[in-house]
Amino acid sequence: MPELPEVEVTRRGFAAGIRGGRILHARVDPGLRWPLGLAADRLVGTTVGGVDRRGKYLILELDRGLLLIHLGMSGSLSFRPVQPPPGVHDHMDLVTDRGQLRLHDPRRFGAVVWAPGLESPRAQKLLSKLGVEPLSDAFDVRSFHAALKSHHAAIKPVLLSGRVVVGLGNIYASEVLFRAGIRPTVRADRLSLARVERLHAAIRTVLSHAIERGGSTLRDFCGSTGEAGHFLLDAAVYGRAGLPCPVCGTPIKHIRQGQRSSYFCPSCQRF
DNA sequence: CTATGGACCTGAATGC
DNA sequence: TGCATTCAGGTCCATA
Repeated sequence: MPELPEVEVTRRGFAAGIRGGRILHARVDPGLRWPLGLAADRLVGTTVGGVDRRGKYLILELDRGLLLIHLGMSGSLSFRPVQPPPGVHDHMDLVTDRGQLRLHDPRRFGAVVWAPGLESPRAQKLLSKLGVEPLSDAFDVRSFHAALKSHHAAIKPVLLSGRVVVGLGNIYASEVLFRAGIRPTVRADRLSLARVERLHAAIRTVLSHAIERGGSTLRDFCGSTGEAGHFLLDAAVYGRAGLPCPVCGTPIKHIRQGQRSSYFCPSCQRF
């Protein structure tokens, strides 16, 4: 599920509600991607501050250290006054006096990691190689263009890697390239400044639009985490192999790049 | 350093 | 119907 928009919408859904909450009980299953890094009991008695996001990581500030939460492929968070008894795939419960935060993640590619601070090795190991935040001022056309120059692989896997710019997953990488009229197979370093400009604009537009849509759909986040896939309602190319391009009607093509599916319109995205 | 392929894990969809 | 295969919105790690 979670690319940047989903993670951001999730963050907005519970950040205000959990702020100031004192942790009364904490449970984290072993068997997520990485171990928590301390006994869950040690979290009891600490207070939750702000909830930030870096790429697809959520960062819960505690008065002692922080929790990095990643949703992996199938993770979702819900925040409610009281949670029902945990099911098999509910791998984390953070019970506070302001509500209960639960991680549901069938595939267990997600993670909950405690670190003493943002600069600690534990946190830096996960965060240090991340590219720029696409919706921040630091994401500008010139430095984006410059950064792409050092990548000789196809643009689609480069976007997906998160090394240049974070937040684009397999769906939005295809969507953004469609909007920019760029073929997913073009080498990143071969893109002209003009094309990088279009790509830059497409990334901002698509991601912020998706957040707005999700925000309105998930107004009642307190109750649930929303329907998987509802962000896809306006996908132009993703998952639409053989179907007509919404702009020109040409059948959408499906290819594989580094074991991942890519979709594009062979007419609108000529090179 | 960059680029590639395998690994992790479950469940839904597809094929015989 | 039953069983095997393929695919899925992520990303770290080993290898070239």
